[in-house]
Amino acid sequence: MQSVSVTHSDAAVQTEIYAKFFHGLSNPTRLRIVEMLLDREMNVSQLVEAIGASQSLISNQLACLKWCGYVTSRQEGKYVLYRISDERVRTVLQLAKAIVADNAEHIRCCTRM
Amino acid sequence: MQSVSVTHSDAAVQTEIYAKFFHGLSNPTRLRIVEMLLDREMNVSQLVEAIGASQSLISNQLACLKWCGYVTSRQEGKYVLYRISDERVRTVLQLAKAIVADNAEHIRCCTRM
DNA sequence: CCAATACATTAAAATATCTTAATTTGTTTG
DNA sequence: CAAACAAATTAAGATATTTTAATGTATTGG
Repeated sequence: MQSVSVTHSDAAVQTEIYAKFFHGLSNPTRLRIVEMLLDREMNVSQLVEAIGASQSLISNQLACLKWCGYVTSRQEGKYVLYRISDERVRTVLQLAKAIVADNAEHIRCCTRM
Repeated sequence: MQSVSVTHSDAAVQTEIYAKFFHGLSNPTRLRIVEMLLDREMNVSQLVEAIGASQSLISNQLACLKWCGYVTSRQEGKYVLYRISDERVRTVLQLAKAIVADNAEHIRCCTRM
């Protein structure tokens, strides 16, 4: 959890929200879920199967993504189907991939933090 | 640090790299630095002043951003000037802001993780 | 050259996230 | 309705990140 600090400029507050937005995509499991859901609507079991992680982990990360507004869900019989709630996320991903492609050497990230 | 796991599909490996890309923008201090540098080249002292964080923190996060390829630096006299190394980062930020704007209610992020 | 300024590095403490394991809730099928 | 299946929740342990504080290195002005 993020701590709440007292004296923050508007810009800083805005930046914190954007940072949280990016945080949503900064975890491999979550990003993998988002990628899969960009292809098609899927239920939890399908995601568990496709990603090869525990049901618990997938459900937890789905809850996170849902809370953050990346995905929405609807119950269909005994399944819960998830899908991406904002198509523009696809564009963000495409752009990120383009940037990473041109910086392949570099982006592997910090040895220090 | 991220742990290295042994059995990972190509897709999973790619996803990890993209996750790292987003991780770069997922910290308020780092994102603030990136935003400032999108405006203009700045030295460390200027960033410290503008952001209102310790010199140590700014330097540490700059090292992170540099390692990840977000920024480059050049020495000029006793100052070290930093700038954004890939202009497309600006587009990523703009897109993120547009998405967040339309999901203002939602994106405040996980109470749970 | 030395003092001052600018920045980098390091390690460790404080915090946050990630993952798992166990359990619970909800839904359907026999 | 009971068993089976699907998913959510919770708390706690394992890890990772963030930040600070102290110290080191580089550059320049006097």
